[in-house]
Amino acid sequence: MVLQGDDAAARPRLGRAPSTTHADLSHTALRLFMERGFDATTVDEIAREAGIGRRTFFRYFPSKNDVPWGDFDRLLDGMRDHLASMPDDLPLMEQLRRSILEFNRVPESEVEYHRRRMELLLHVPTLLAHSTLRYASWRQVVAEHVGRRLGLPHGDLIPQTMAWTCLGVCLAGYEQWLGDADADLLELLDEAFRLIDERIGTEAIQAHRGSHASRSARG
Amino acid sequence: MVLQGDDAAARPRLGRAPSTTHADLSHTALRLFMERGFDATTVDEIAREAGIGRRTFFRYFPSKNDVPWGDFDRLLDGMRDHLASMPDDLPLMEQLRRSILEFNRVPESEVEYHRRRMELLLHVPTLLAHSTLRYASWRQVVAEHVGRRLGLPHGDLIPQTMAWTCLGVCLAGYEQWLGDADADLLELLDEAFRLIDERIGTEAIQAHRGSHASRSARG
DNA sequence: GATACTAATGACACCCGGTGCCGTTAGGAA
DNA sequence: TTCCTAACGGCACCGGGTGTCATTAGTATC
Repeated sequence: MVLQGDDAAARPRLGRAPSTTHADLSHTALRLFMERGFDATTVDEIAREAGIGRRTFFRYFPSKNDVPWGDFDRLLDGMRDHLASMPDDLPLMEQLRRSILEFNRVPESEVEYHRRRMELLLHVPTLLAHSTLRYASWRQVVAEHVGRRLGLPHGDLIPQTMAWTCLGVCLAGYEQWLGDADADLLELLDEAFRLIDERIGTEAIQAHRGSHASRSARG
Repeated sequence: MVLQGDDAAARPRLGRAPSTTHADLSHTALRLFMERGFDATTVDEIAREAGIGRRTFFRYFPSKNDVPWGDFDRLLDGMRDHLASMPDDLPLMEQLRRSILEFNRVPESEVEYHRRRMELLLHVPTLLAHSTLRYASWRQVVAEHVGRRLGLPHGDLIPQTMAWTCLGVCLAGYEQWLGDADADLLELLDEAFRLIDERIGTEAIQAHRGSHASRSARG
């Protein structure tokens, strides 16, 4: 969950130059969220504080809810690629563990910032609800990999349930992390996955493959 | 997921009589949602159609998003009680399976109605997001039972992850159900739980009990 | 340096969900 | 009838989000 990348790296081409960046806006907004609370911070306030118009705010972020998320889609693409590049002889859960850990790696300098963002995302009801849509995309990526690996449609029960379980492991791990100021996120997640792994044997799942007519559902 | 119960059964006591019921309002609204789509249906339209004031609508439902949910909290209380009443000698997953199935039982006459509601809840992004808050309560009930049963804080990794997994099984099952007009929901969920059960052995989990310092997180 | 082109900006009006407030209405009880 | 009470409905208001459009600030061209 690294922050959104190089806004500035893009070459100045044509037309009026943008008056701010995603990163700047995001930092300003997050600061206000921390000071006054998420719901109590209005978009007008964020815009004023950032020195832009309210209308402009919505050209940087589709909604106030999206601010704490950064460029999630790009990260997700990264995880998809990472999963696809996993050697075939690795057990499924091991592939998932490695890729998901990688997905959650964040530069040392941004750990505290990350902690504050996740605190918001997991504890503010509005954001908790909104996050569901992101989680759905994330689960989709996991389910597709599991499906591919097991030769099942990604809409089938096993891939879907494994995706939910992985999400649960991550979020439970995040909660532990947020509750312990000294904890290391990746260590926690790693431990969590190893603990769960022992209970979700890939072999057993594969034994079941084909034993049921595979109904497919939309992912 | 039986619908909200007897609005009318309450004795008329004092003051002006209510001009409608949760059930009536709910049916009117659901019909409009089906006809025009959820987002395209405004609260004003629902109120007008139901013959009440817009302001009154919000006295029956805290938000438009809550309409398709009915009286979820009451159902949840039922599940909590059902779980608590389970014989101790039953394996954990068996207790969960039974209670969750019971939670999802719906009278034959309401099956089609239930299907339409779930179609909305699972496929309309706005509702999908909002539902997260309900799912959180549901997971809480599951996690508390698992925690009690395993002698772990409900915030610990195992109860939390099991709750997520159960939720995943249910929602994956619902997706299968929605994708197959002839399917029977309870049969599907039953099959799903039995399939997953074999992979989440309670004994193995119990073997791990206490092997880690139990960090607790808020549920 | 003037001009043309382009892209971001900001102001405005508007829609919708949701809330606080308050006077009104419709029932039972005295 | 009168009193009490709970539900009702209208109104004003807030905040998030969108469509529209004139304006601004850059680059490229002459």
